[in-house]
Amino acid sequence: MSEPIFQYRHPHPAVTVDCIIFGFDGLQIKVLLVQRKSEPFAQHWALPGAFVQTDESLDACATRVLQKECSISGVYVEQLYTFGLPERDPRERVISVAYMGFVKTTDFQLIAGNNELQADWQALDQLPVLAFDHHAMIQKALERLRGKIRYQPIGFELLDVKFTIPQLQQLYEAILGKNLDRRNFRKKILSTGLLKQLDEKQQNVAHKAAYFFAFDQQQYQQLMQEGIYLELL
Amino acid sequence: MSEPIFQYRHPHPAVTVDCIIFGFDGLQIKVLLVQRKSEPFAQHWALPGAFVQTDESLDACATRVLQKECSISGVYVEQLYTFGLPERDPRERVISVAYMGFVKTTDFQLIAGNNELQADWQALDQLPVLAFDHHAMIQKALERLRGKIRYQPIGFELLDVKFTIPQLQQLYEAILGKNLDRRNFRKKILSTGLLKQLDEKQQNVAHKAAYFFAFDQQQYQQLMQEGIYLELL
DNA sequence: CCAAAAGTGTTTATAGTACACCCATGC
DNA sequence: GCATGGGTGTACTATAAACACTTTTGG
Repeated sequence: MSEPIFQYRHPHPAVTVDCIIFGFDGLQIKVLLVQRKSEPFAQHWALPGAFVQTDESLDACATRVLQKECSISGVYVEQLYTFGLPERDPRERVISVAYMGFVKTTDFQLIAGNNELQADWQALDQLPVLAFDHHAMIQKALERLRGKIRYQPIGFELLDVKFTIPQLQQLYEAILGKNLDRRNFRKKILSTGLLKQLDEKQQNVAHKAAYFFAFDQQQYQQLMQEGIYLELL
Repeated sequence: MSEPIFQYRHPHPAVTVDCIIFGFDGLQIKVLLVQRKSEPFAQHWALPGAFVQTDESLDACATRVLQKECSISGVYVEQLYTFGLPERDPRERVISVAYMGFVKTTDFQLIAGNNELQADWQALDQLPVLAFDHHAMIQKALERLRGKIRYQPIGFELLDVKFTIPQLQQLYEAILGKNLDRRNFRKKILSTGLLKQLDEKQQNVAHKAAYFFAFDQQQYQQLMQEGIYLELL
């Protein structure tokens, strides 16, 4: 079987989708990376990504990439930015549409796809050298995340179904890169009405056990429908 | 001279850049449109846009489009969103990177390019039927504009070098779609320190003449360097 | 009983909101 | 002198920020 050839009357760039998926392990923010099997940048770590297929929307491509390369599915992702400098890929002109998303690292068992050596979570403050302009992509995603977390309950997507308020605060501090006042944080976050307290407490901790809370999805939907702009910090 | 052919081993989409340029005429927000000369959507109004060239960055493409199709130059534009539904162009798969920008309508004399019948400003609330998914692009740009105007001094780019505070307020009201209190608006906008009052007043108005103000570019640069997050509303 | 983190309330400062009267100008 | 829009200040309310002690738990 000979390779098919696609012809156009004008030069066409290739278009890829790359995904910046953030995860939180209770202490640090991590980002999902895959180790490349093939050139260019073989052996290098990179964001999961793939060429957009002809009949596939950009959103669908992002979903497919995560499924194929990391075995992750059912994740909400949103478009971040499109990177299109002419020299960003050594092979040919490649324009990349970056998507970002948030998950609980514990929800998925990462399985690398056929074109990847491995897939893993890596801490933001000790990233390896990355392929292409993927470092810039992560930077852009972080900026967006820091802006977003102030008015959208992203935090909840990164934490377990049940979590304590100090855990939530730790997440916010990790994202914002600064410490917050415990009392004010609790007051503010509870005032949104988006958290419901569970009867359950932490166990086996060498200090007073914290209550678990859960994110009230229903309440969130309702607030969004009413068009309320909620400030979280 | 026969047409050149470009060949690839995988299907490649075409990539375009479309520009949503907002202008303000003192009363309404307008958007810059061109009337298409050729198919598809010949005669229809559309956003200025063009195919990305091989050695051209996306930003550069946006600049080129505005120059060629409308004779506008020296405008700051920023990337908005990338539209990539498979069916958005009847010819072939076309992915479009949308850019947005803000200008004073009076700063430019619009001259349509060779592939456009005309270029003109059109009011947002009475747009014609537009080519492709350009209506959705304008909607997205408006949402972004409404968010942006709350913390970035976009208003100043849309107004003349000198403007009165009531004019500025009218602009904000046009963008946000609601009325603001005159006294509070003045207080808030002056408290940023970004406006310097000029000695000059309005002339030939049948009421008390308003003072002109100018945007203090230097002050703005300084505030941005200090990383101050300024709320404008 | 000690270390470590959870939980809780009050005070102060700052920012937002609502609101009414006088002023300058052209006709 | 009248209609039109420009300019100004104050009181009230709500939100943000600062801050210290008591409680629970495991070791």
